[in-house]
Amino acid sequence: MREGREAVTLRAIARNLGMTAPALYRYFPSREELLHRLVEEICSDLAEVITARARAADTGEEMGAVLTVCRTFRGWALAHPTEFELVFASQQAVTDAPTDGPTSRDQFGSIFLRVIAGLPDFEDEELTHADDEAFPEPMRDELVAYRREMVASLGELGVETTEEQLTLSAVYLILRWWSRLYGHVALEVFQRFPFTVSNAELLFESLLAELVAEASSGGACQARAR
Amino acid sequence: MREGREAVTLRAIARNLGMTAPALYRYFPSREELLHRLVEEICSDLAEVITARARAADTGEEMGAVLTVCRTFRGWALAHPTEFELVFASQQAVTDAPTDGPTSRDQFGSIFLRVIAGLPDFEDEELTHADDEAFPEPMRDELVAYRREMVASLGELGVETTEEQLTLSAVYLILRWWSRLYGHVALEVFQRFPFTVSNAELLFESLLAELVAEASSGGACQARAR
DNA sequence: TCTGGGTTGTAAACACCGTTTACTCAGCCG
DNA sequence: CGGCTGAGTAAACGGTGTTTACAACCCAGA
Repeated sequence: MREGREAVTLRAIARNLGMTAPALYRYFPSREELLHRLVEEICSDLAEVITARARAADTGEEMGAVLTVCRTFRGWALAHPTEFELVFASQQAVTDAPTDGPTSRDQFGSIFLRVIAGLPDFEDEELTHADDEAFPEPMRDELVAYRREMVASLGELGVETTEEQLTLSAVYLILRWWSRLYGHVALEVFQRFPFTVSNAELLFESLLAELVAEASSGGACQARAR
Repeated sequence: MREGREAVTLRAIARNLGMTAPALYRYFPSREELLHRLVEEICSDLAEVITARARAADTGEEMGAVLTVCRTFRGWALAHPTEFELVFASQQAVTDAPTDGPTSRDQFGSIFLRVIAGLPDFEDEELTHADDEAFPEPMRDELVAYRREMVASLGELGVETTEEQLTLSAVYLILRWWSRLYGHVALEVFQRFPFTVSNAELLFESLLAELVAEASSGGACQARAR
């Protein structure tokens, strides 16, 4: 991976293992499947790094752990651009292969969920304004489905939650949070900002400040208005 | 490209041209350079499509053209995922090769700039609140640099602008706009949302509504506060 | 009209790639 | 000891990017 995506080759992998390429077919049916497993492994490692860092840097301040998660994610992406591209920015069939494990789909953006779920801050968010009906009809249905899915995912991870505890605004907030975090980090990794950004960390911290402000003031109002 | 990124092969290209692969080396020094040119061409086509659609759908309403730009960008990305991945989500050396033309760097995110610049709405934005000094010091310096760059880019495209006409808030707004648009579209193309999104268009329209609301109410306040 | 040089393409070859097939060989169980 | 199984290999096939040598064409100049 250090030599780029194209260098991830069956023969190269086998070479590093002291074997020949065909031997790998004893363990993986094809290169594609091997890459799939690699992605899963990278995801697990990433999730582990993030949770560890978040737990370590938990100073008790509001949103502190979540901010650490975001910063760690950015740092990891910048340090491992090839891995980031492979895991988060490539179109590969997300074909829930019958791997009969913790499924293969929840490996991607749900790292975010998984990590956030394990944070103490998560319980403290008193966003239970019960303003769920403020969302327009179709959007509400969509968010309700997300909430159900999220509660289920959290259940699998050992975090017991009921749908009553989770506001639709909170679900929507998490979604926007991930979308913006991802957008900034990807733009930075791929250097696709419209300007020559000299201090990207400044922009990133500004983004985090926005997100915190919106979280504490229920910033989904714009969406609810429409 | 219709058969995926891996299918973009020198021999395949030559085959479609009725030639053999080595003949391509009369026109491109390497495959990498050919792909680079391809990216530029895709960008040009995309910019052309977007500007045409935006001009056609210009109903005069505020932000209408900008919204059309965003929707067209999303539609294009969903219809051409391979192209999107190649152009906007791959780490290739953005090595300003001496192509002595309109440069190679301004091909990426600046499509956004280029398109926005050609829109009538652009001039109408009376965001000149002259509250530039509301940004904290380092951020302001960064934004000033962006503004300078943006004015220069617009000048190359025939749009005469002075730095006085452009608020730092407006520059920052454009940056956030692009970041969020990109984030959502990439997540949708790569199916990396944390939930199984059944109606992505709903989410997208919600995003646009947020952006419009923030644009008309100077929504950069959170960033300026920190 | 002949000649030479530059342009444009091809064929052959090289090393590398994913993948398949046939084969070897160590280990193990009865 | 005999046979079976699992793990690894060598060889091969077609495909890839790239280089080299070579052929064919166009076109200016004598």
